[in-house]
Parts: sequence; C-alpha cells; structure tokens
Amino acid sequence: MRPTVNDIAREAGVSLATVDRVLNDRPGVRAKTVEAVQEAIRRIGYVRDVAAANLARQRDYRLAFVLPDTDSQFIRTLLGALSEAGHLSAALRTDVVLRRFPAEDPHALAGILAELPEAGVVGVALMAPETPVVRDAIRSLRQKGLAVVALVSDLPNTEREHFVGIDNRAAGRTAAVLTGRFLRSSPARVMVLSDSMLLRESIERRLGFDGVMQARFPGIEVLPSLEAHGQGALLHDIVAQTLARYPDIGAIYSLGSGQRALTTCLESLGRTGQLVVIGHELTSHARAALESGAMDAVITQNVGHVVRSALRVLRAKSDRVPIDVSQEQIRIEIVIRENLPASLPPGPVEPTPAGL
Amino acid sequence: MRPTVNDIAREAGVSLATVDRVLNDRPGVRAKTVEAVQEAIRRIGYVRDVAAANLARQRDYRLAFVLPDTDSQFIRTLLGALSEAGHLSAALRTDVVLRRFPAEDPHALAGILAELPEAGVVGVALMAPETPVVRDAIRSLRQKGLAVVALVSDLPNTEREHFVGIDNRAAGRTAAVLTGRFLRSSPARVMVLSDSMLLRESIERRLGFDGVMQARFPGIEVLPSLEAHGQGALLHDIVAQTLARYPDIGAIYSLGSGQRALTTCLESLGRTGQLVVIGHELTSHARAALESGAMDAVITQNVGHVVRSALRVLRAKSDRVPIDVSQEQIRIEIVIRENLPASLPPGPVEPTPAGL
DNA sequence: CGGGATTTGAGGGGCGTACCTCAAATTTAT
DNA sequence: ATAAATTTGAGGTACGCCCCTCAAATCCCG
Repeated sequence: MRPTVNDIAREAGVSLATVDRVLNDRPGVRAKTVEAVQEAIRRIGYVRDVAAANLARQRDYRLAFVLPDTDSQFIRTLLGALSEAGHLSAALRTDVVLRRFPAEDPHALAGILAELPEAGVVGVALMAPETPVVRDAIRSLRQKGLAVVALVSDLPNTEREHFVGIDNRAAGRTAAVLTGRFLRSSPARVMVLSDSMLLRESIERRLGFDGVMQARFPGIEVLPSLEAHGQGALLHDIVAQTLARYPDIGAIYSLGSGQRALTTCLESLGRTGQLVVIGHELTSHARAALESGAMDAVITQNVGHVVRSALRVLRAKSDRVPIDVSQEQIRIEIVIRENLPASLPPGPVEPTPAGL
Repeated sequence: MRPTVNDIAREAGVSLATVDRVLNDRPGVRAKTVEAVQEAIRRIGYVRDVAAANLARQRDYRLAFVLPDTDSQFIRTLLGALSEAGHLSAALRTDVVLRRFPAEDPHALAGILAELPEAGVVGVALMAPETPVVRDAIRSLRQKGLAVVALVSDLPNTEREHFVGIDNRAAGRTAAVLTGRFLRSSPARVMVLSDSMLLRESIERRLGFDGVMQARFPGIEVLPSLEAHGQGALLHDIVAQTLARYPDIGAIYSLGSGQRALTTCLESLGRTGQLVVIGHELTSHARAALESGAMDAVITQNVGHVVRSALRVLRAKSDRVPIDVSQEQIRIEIVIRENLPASLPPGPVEPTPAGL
C-alpha cells in the first residue's frame, strides 16, 4: 500500500494537522517539527497523491495559449493540435483558453497578457517575438504567480520558465546536411527563401545552415535569403528570376513554413522534382509536397507533442513539481516521404461519452 | 463548473443510485431509464472525473513488461526508459513489473504470461516473436480481461489490442532512401548486416529497403544479408572479407541494433568515414558513432515515448477508454549528428520528495 | 387484482487529501 | 512564576466518485 498522510503522522509521532501544515507550507510549526515530519516522509517514501489532492483542492488548471493572429499554415496546424489536446485535457481538470494578438503589435500583446491573471489563468504558453514590452509583461505575470513557457519560439532573455520547441540553429544545421548530401553535383548553388513566420527562427536556422554549409560543403554556394512576405505572386517572380539568373541552382531551402506557394511555383515553372527542396514544419501542404515528390525533406517539430508538452509543463510548474526532462524534450524530426506519419482523420474529437 | 454525477441525477430526474448503476454497468435498470440517464449525460456534457473514480475505486494499474532476456544494447536502452518511466508513474497509481524470458523458448514465455493474472496484473506489454504458443497465451490473457499490447515487435495475428512501435517496413524504406541519396557514386554495392534482435523486424526492414532500392536506385546493388549473431570477432572477419571482395561497396546498412561491433570493426580496418553507414536504434553506441562520424544516420524509435505510450495505452484499455491515436503513434525518427537529441544524465530519478 | 419480481430511491462509509476551527499543550518573555 | 504567544492536536466538512444495503415503489403476469 502506498503510504498516506496518516502514515506520516504515525511515523513522525505528530498529529495529522501538523503533517498537513508541513505538507502545505502552512505557518505555525516549529522548525524542529518540520524536520521530523520531513524525515518521516523520507523514511516511509511518501508521495502525495496528486489526484486526491487536486480533488480536495478543487483545483482546475486554467491555461492560456497566446499566439499571433497570423493565418499561416503552421499556426493552423498548431491550432489543430491545440483543439485536439483541449478536448482530451478536460479529463485532466485543465481548460485551455486561446488568445490571439496582432502579429506586429507588442503593446496589444502586453495588454492581452495583462488581462490573464484576472481571468483566473494560472499558466501561459506564449508564442511571440521578444520585445522589451513583452519581457515586462512576462515578469509581471511571473510575479503574480503564473507559470510562463515560451512556445515554438524561445524568449531566452525573459523570465519564462521553460521553452517548448526545438533548437532552430540545430534545425538549420540538419537542413544543411540533408541539402548537401542530397545534392549530387558538387559545385552548385542553394537558393534560400525566408517566409519568416517569426524573425528569430529564420535567423537561427539560417545561421545553422550557413555554418554547416561552409564547414562541410565548401563547393556549395548559399545565396542570400529571398523574402516574399507570404505573397504567392511575388514569390513566383523572385524564384523564377533567381533560377534564370543562376542556372546551377541545385537546391532550395525554405526557412519558413510556407511551402505551398513554393511548390505551386516550381510546378508552374516545370521544375518540380529537378531540385532538392527542403523546408520546415510538417503542415498539410508540406505533407502533400512530400507525397508528390515536390519536396525532399521537411525538418519539423511534432506540434501535437509541442502542445501536450506545454500543457504538462504548465501544470507541473503551476504545482511546483519537477518535470520529466526527457519527455519534454522536443525532437528535431526529419520527415521524408518514406517516414511520413499516417495522417489522421481530423474529425472533431468528442469528449469521452460516459465510460471510465 | 464541470457537471458531476449529482447533476446527471437532477437532469435525468432519477436518483444518484440509478445514475451510478448506469455509469458502472450495474444491473437492475430498465432500458428506458438507462436511455434517459445517458441522454442527460449527453445533454449536460458530463465527463467522469477519472482521478476521483480511481481514488474511490482504490484502483491501481499493475502492468507487466515482458521482454526477452537478451542483453542487447537496444534492450538495455529500453530497460533504461522503462525504469525512468516507472519512477514517474508511481504518481499515476501504476506500478510496473518486469519479466524476462529466455529468448528462444516460447514455452517458457507462455509460462510467464500464464502467471501474470494471478499476480494481479491488469495489462501486459509484450516484446516477443509470434509463435502459436504465444498466440494461445495471449488469447488466454485477453479472456481473463487483461489488456495486451505488442511492444516494438508487432504480433499481428494475435489478439493483442494495440501495437506500440514503428512500421519496420517503412523504416527499411527510409533507410534505403538515405543510403541511396547519401551515396555519391551511383554504380555501387551496399553491404547489409543483420544482427537480428528479432527475426520479424529484420525481414520487414530488409523488404522495405530492397523495395526502395530496386525502384529508386537501380544502379545500387544490395548484397545478401550477412549474419554475425552478435559475435564481434565473426563480424570483423565477415566485414573484412566482404569489403575485400567487393571494392565498390559504398555503404553498409545494419538492420539490427548492434552498432558497436561494426564501428570498431571499421575502425580497425581503417575504413571509418569512407563508407555511408546507416543503422537502427539510437543506443548509446549508435549515439557515439553518430557523434564521431562513424555512422551517418540512425533510424530509430524514441524508446521513452514507446514505454510511456505502452503505459498510457494499457491504462486506457484497462479502463475501456479510447486512446488518443495521434499521441500514441510512434514516429520513425531519422537521427544524424546534427539533430541528435542532447543525452540526459541517466541519474537515478527519485520520486518527488513531498511537494505537490 | 393480488403477489412476486423487478426497478428505484435513500443513505451511509470510504478513497486520500485540503482546509478550517477551537481548544489544549507547550514554549517564550518578563 | 505568570501571562502572553506560539505550537500542536482533535475533529469536522468537502471534493467526486464507488459500492453496498435495505426499503419503498413500480411493474408484470396469471
């Protein structure tokens, strides 16, 4: 049998009330007694039954996901994963609220963040660029006791407690190795497209990419990043011009997550399949591109995992309980057609009807 | 507020006792009443609080992992993940028991399986080759109400309820694409080593590998599988002879998980880094080989994820609750040096001391 | 329509923990 | 030593659910 609070009391020779005071950091216990109780806990190997505790405590985890209002494929994928996870976490006493902020407006974001504590939110997963305003907003949240994690895009110079996402520098390095090795002819050029979803990621990926390229593939020249700002027509022109100008381009590396425009563009130029095409984030378009052969590899993070990890971490932080580091590590996944995970029917998941 | 059983009773106009009878499939309720209660449940969107239910029910999940007693690197890695997860799942009312069986003795395995029900085990994760005896043993377990999942190696023709692991055919295809694309010169040979941890996997991987090779890389000839049966010295001789005989071997594909012997062998032959080397399972040796450049890529499944998934699925099956399909899908991961996840200190994880 | 069978209601005890109150015991300061 | 302050104990209620018992209500059938 697992030991309970009563066992602690008996073992420590104190009353239940005292054990309770120690366990929950309530005042009015002599240091000596605290020690004795903790010693007893250690001796009998007591582990609090979190389920029972949450039950008694009427604890609900009200967690907020704060995302830019960009309508990119990646955000859409993320939202999909979020709504799926939201359903399931009803069983875990957590309810998830979603907040969107105007992508280019840090002050609006700060305003939204500032409202969260009043809304009863105890933890926040935030995907946003780091600015001074945001830093301050996060500090303020932390001071009010909220748990804060950075999502997808890290906020290293803030007081966020955790980062749920991948090392984008390493992701760029990974892309570089695949590009370099997939390219057959050595003197060649690589076109780099930056449909930046967030600046920081693009820069980090680019840095990682360039580093590996220089060190390991000196015969390959990487062109400066081209930006199409999410506009398909513009992208088309840019790509066409660049391909025409450098006939020896053998690969395209797409830093961002917008892959559809690129593949349709290559299609219309009749170049599909002739170039090594590598991009990021496994959206439904990227998936289709892999299947059709329009893309060769996608470097990605499992958004389902990202969302679930954020939820777990926020719950743990909010309970001041250690997290399982190995479980919360988000992997840099390499996806090619052959290891493409089966796509799941995106049917609306209904809450478990009645069964236990 | 989340609706509770009391809300159901009020909404359905019946007593708590009746609601309870319906919820827990207890007899003595008219079909009409059952209907009414279920309708009420649907209407108010009741979801049972599993934590509270388990608390009341004194429910403990006693789950068994049944593995061969082989001392391979892969099994070792799996055991590591298992012991790590075991600690953490104490908080989830589950305790994990481990059973090993003599690798080549299906009857011994059947005997071990047969003892599980008496030991109070409610769910079994089994990694074993499929034989008639095993099929029968699994059927018997299922009839006694135990949940059974196949681990790592599927048991498709048994009554196992779920398979936790990857599609090895697809894994082989993935290996083939990497091999083919990493190879620079086209007319070349590939040496295939089979340090079979379990026969089925090796065959499936080989099939997948050959299929892609024939279809996409006709210039590459794949040699028949060489078996060293886990003996380093033998492997050394085989590899040396084969390399000598076919000077145009450009790649080595290692079907199994034993990578150390191979890398030391290549080292002693002075061939490290000259060949494309691709293998399976991210063990500590494979990790080292990737870091040193002795291997180029490893196709793997995240054993931590595998173990956690098995635990979740067994709990869910045992509760007759649906599983989150997308979360339980094990991905075929491609690992190269650049996306190698940071290795974690394997320090013994102690149960959370006292904090909530 | 009566009598037996079936269905329903009422209620209590318990799971492990949180949180509260009030009184008793102990310590500390004077 | 005494009063005041602090520490401890005892006990209760609650959380949402499970499981049991017993009596009352309702049903069905001949």
